[in-house]
Amino acid sequence: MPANLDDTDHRLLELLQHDSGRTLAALGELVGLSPSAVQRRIDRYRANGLLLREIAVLDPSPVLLAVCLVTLDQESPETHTRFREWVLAAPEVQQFYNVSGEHDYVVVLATTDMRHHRETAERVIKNAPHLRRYSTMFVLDPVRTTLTVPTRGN
Amino acid sequence: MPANLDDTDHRLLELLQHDSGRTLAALGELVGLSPSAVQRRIDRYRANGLLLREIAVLDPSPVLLAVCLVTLDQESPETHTRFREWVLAAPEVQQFYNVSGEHDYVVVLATTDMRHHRETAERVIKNAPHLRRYSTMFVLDPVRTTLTVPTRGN
DNA sequence: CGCGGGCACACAAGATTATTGCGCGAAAGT
DNA sequence: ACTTTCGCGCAATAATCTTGTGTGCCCGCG
Repeated sequence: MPANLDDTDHRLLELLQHDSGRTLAALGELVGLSPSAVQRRIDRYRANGLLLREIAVLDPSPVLLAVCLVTLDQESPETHTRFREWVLAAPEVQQFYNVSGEHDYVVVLATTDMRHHRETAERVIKNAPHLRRYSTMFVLDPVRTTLTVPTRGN
Repeated sequence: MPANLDDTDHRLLELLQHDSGRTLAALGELVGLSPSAVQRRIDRYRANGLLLREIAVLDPSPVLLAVCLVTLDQESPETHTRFREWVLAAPEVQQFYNVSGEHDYVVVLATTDMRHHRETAERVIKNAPHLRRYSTMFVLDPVRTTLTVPTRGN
């Protein structure tokens, strides 16, 4: 997170994280800059690696999401590397976090139905190298699904 | 998920979920359509509720993500409604899922550092109505963070 | 079977937006 | 003080989006 973001930067990043489809002119109206100044700031966010990409968000409600808590059978860089490569090869892996605590990873699988989930969970997780155990929580309702992060720090 | 998506729709939605910054002409090149045909399809996805919005994705690595597993003290529509409203009021709540199994909710908090996390977790979760217990897993490495969903179903 | 309607397409024209260069002022550095 | 750097708005140009039109294809109906 670059240390030199001013208040306008924070507001722009907030707006962009919620809706990146606005025109530069509309954004400029909201933060008090001209369209070209807005664009230059956005270019800077991209150039310094802060803004990674823009994505279209589809309605998650027809999809079967499953949050899987995964524990590996041993702790070493090699086991983690192999496990990650295995899991990352699957496009159904929507999210994948290495976490602290009694589990090693949280994996969110996005599939079209229960049959697809079972096939996916077996291929991606159950058959993964170095798996010790895993548990699955099915998402009954995706109440909020965003990727927003705070930009204001110390 | 609309039942009448053809192969070109699936490919477009896949491309858009990964990168919504391409021009209509670039997308059309990739799927074999003119720019205006691409646009009409995208308009249809928006009109039928499949495409919700476009967002900018920031680099999550400077941020402290915490995956919280939450269990409520009783099971009723009222407790769930009150809990949800409480949690949804917090902008630090990046993701919020109602799940099956021994926990009721998975909540992903996005904060700038540990102090911010502690303050947030106390306000948003510990002080939430109807909380029975919760546990937290800190994200050591956000290996993959997307919101992509599959569009091909039965 | 032919016909009409609906649908999706490409193309083209016009509208809108993005991009870029320029001059200016403010802030920082010497 | 002067110089340099940086970010700005403005304006011109280029690129992209939007929309209307004509065409072809498909389907259902008489």
